[in-house]
Amino acid sequence: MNHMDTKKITKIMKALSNPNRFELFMEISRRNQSSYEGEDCFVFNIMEKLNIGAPTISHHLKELSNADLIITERKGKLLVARINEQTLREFSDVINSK
Amino acid sequence: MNHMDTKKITKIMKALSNPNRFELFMEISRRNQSSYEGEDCFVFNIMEKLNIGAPTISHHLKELSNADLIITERKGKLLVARINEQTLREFSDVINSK
DNA sequence: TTGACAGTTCTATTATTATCGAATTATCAA
DNA sequence: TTGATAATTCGATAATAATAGAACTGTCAA
Repeated sequence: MNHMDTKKITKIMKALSNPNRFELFMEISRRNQSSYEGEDCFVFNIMEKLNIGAPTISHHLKELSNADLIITERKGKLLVARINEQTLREFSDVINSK
Repeated sequence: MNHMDTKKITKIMKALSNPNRFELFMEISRRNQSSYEGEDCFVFNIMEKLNIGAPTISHHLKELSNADLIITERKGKLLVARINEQTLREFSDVINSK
């Protein structure tokens, strides 16, 4: 059922081990939970918040994607990101069982 | 109550982001849970299991310690390691609340 | 079509990390 | 004491990662 192997788990850990990337993830998480209905974009908005450049944000988003922590989708000019709930659930399970 | 800031969380993530170090942590966790009563040592035993040298194990143990994930204690010639339950609890809480 | 804007890719640089071998320290037992 | 064993520290190296600037791509609106 719950089958995250070491490789998968450590990939997630690594993805969340960089402070800027973690904050990025948290920001996405926040916007997913709360009542942001028409939440679009991100890069531009979050860029100001985190004080790092667009190429770096782009890189971080890819890392989060590769770890299956988020799912991104292009909507016109903008990029929408949302949390991959299943990964997060499985990850939680692993941590909780320690 | 539960106040893990970004710095603390990402430090833990980083500590668990290396496969060998993660396995080391898991091994300690396993030995803590189960009925190993006189569990001592580690470095020497686990070294064979993980196929990495003593200096590297030592380094990894320090990283886990610095992240407050484990507590080590010298018992004579041997080093005993155990999980820091509180850190793990707080860490779980953070993950669960996402 | 062109211009503006959001985001990506490429390339390079700097910083961090994993790892090992050699030397060192600590502890115990003979 | 000395020798053996467990673990740490030191010094070096190779691999990975974070970040930025410049150039590029895709999308839309005028």
